Amino acid sequence: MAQDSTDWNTDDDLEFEIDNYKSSPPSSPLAATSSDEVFAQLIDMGFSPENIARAIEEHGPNADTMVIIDAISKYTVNSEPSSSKSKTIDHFLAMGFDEEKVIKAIHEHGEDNIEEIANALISSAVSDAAKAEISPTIKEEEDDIDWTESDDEKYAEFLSSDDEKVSDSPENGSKLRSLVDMGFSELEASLALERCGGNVSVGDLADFICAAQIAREFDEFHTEPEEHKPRFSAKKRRIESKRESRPSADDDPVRLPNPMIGFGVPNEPGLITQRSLPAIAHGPPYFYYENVALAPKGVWDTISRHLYDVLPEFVDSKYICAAARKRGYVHNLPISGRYQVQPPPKYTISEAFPLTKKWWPTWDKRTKLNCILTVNASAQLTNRIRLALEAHPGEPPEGTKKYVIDQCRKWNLVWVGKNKAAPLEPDEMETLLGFPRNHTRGGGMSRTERLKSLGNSFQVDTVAYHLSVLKPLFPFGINVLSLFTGIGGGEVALHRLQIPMKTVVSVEISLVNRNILKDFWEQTNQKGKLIEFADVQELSNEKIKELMKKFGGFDLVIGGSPCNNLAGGNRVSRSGLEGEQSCLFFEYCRILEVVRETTKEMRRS
DNA sequence: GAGACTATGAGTATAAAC
DNA sequence: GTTTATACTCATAGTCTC
Repeated sequence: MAQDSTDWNTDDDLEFEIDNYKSSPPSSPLAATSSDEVFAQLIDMGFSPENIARAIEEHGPNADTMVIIDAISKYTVNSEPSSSKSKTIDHFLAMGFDEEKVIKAIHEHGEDNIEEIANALISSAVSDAAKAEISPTIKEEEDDIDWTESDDEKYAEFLSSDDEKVSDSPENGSKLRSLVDMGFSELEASLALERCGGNVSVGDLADFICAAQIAREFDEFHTEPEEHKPRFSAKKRRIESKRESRPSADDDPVRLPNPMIGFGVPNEPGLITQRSLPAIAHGPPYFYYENVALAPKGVWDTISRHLYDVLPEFVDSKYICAAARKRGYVHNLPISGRYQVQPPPKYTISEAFPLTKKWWPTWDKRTKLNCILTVNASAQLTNRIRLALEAHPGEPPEGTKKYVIDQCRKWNLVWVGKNKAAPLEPDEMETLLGFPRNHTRGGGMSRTERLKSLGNSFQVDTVAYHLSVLKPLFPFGINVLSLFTGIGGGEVALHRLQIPMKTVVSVEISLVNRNILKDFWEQTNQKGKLIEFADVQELSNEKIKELMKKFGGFDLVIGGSPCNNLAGGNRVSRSGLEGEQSCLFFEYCRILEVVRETTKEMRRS
């Protein structure tokens, strides 16, 4: 997928070089003679001075350079996501591949050739499984193999036939043999050939089979528990919600976790890979709903109840990037096999904005920014801060420090000069939120509108981490229904994950936001189709069914409904889910229910 | 009229103190 | 266990300038 027009600013080449050193230690050219030289060499290689100093301190100034590198690699893997280890290696390690094989594959195919590396690793993993006599299990399953992945719905019928489909052409015969040699069963290989056609590479075919195998692991997801009919119609839900806006005393109210890391975040302990999902919540489609974590009491109970009793996953993005963003996510996605999108975000303020380091007062201990909101501090406030500090040429008294720090925290200010605290610029917000630079710039968007749209958007790295499990499930693309799209955080996340978007039906009320998504679609050379609606209420039940029949259904329904009446910053109309804007949550429920029902109808017919 | 600028707490959770 | 202190929050509305 083309990504040329986005500015991810990666330095993978340098980091791969580091790992080449690591993987070929015997003839290492790094026979430095002094710790200063070692230090300089390592700096040149891109390691951070802090990590180098730490490693030298731990292992002594005369330690072998490779020992130092190994130590630094351990720091970066175990702690911060701004790893100086190869991001490609991290990427595949996070997917669960063996490090040795990852390094070997990178050597063989070159670090830039992600697809070939993935193919090699998948082939190797399947081959290993076959050697470990896992293949007989596959063989046993062949008779009633059930690839019920929505993208592969047609397979079920095909698979249920008794005939083995083997292509006649010599080229296909060769591909089939290759796949069998890689450890796939003959039936799986021939099915893949049949489905993908003869013009697809062996690697892609292997990818396809693996995706279907993974889909089978989530077979439960695709069961249709007939006994679990929706408890309410969409209309009835809203009435019900008024009656049950607060949980009863017997209910266990939804609580925020501490630390707020959901089922786990990259580079932090506490990862959970299993959860029990209510049977009624099983899809297809997958759904992903987002809103502010700190909503009025009872709101998340109501949201959860209306989204099939799925408990929210609360995540504060400060565990993933340099800015806090406490959000709840209700979804029915698998949670095993998540990985962090590359390149990872900067983890601290100083890493995200190195130029601020020069001016950062020692008494300002912040390493993370607070939540990015929709408005900025006034010039008068930053002037008051400047005057307060200039009144004390040396270190300011405690009272002044407290005033300044309080204001910096409240308005998310960073230090851009002597005594100069300043609010974030829109492009800095884009960086923090995981969007490409200038994503919201131009196209008729005023600065005020940029701030508002960015303040309302997803933190892309967080969402991408959750959506990463879809990558192996939809190797040939995904159909997305994107509600309350905003500036396209979900779409950017899928793009950064390199999950092809076959179709995106987007609903967004703001014209400038719709234009931003359209521009993003064109600039990233998306091959799929983008269809934009302005209002969720335009999306009638009939229209949804028509779209689904046209595009073969939706694989993912994603969106975060308006938070205006839920957000803590609203001093005027924080009226909960019944508020003028936030009540659109029930439109999300309506649309999701129609998609689910129509999906079932389509699968039956 | 559009956009920029500004002032405007309360609700919630958590940590600290008792 | 209870009370108190502290921290944080996808915002709204009025006013001004152009």
